[in-house]
Amino acid sequence: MALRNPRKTRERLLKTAFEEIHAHGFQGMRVDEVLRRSGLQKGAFYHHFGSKTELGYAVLEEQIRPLLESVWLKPLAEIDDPVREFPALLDGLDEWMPPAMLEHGCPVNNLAQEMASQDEGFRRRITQVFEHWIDGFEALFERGKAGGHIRTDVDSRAAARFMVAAIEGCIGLFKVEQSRDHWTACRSQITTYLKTLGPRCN
Amino acid sequence: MALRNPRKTRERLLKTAFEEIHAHGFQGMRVDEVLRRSGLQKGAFYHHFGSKTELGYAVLEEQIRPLLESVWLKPLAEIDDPVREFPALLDGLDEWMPPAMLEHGCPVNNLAQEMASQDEGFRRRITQVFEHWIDGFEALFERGKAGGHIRTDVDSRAAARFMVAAIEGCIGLFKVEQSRDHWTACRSQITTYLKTLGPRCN
DNA sequence: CAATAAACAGACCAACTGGTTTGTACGTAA
DNA sequence: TTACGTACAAACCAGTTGGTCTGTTTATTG
Repeated sequence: MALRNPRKTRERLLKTAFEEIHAHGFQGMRVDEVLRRSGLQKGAFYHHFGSKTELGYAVLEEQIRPLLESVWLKPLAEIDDPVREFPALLDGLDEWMPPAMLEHGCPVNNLAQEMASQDEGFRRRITQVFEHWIDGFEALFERGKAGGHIRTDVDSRAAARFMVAAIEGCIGLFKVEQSRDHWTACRSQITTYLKTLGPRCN
Repeated sequence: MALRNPRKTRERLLKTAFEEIHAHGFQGMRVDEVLRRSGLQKGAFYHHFGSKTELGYAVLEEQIRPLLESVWLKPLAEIDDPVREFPALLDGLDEWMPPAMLEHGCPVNNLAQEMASQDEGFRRRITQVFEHWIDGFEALFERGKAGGHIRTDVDSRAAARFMVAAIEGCIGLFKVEQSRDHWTACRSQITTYLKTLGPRCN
């Protein structure tokens, strides 16, 4: 490694901070611990970030957001019939999940529930991330309508928002119960809800 | 107030601690601030509680659990046809909500998402609380089956677990977005899901 | 090559935090 | 009324935490 590489240094701080925030929450994350794990000093940290809070914002924008993109939005963009294809998407996601996710849950939701009412800067940024996620589902449902897989009288936005809520709710329960079976049972109800949006029912 | 009233002193500590935990999370709650707001000293605190963590356990058992009981379980026990009566129950709940709940969300879920992976003692206790909540929904669905309002092939436990997950998910989103409209839209999808359990839909 | 800015190292600090200790006043049973 | 455990008050403490400051080395530009 080159002795000076500001981009990599910054990236290393961000990655380590992401892991620490995911593991202990933003308030529980310690700057010193991030530094220790990164093998860096205070000087490096406060050269790249103005404060702990600004680091938090950067982690959300530059680590969590891209993760959401690759884990959820890209796969969502690749399917057309949610009722039929989404369950399989969930299955695929399931196996890929690293242990940290199983133990600590969804990084977006963790930050959201911890910081939304603590810091307006966080709240605004997290809202944007959620809205972006909802956009993905909404686009999928609109595509589904065009393809005849979703009833045209469905409120795509409301359904999309509920999908995100339901997913976060299920993950949140799993984080507490740590039970594969409960997770599977709870998750399958999302599919049950999805069928509601299809042409058959009602 | 009598100069010595251990029961009330303990209760005051618990109530203030509950508010502080609800507002700032367990890790964000400061013992000194609870003491300041209670008008008490360290001596009082560590006479009634062995540690900050034990206070947290006590808040969960003696404040949050009873709150869940009165806000959710009692109302649930009083209805028989979930598909028809649950939406009205939600409406009633909606108006009653104090500002702190709107701002900080569900105390159970907050503690859950923050502490489940941090402290095994918390995780176990929170699991019990969630399980108790799920029991309430399960009993309701079983009653619904008996009354012909819920299909008998429905997995009551899975549906009950999903109800809790969906509710927490919706509340979690509301906490971030702080939008009445989004909340209403998201919440109405719970009703959509509930209809799935009724006799009509397949 | 000189000058200047960027990219750090590392010592330092004030404020805070959970917890301890010691002392004391109150309530109550004998 | 006396004796003793309970219920606190209040000073104190050691460790931690985010953040600052000064200095030094590396890259870049004129």
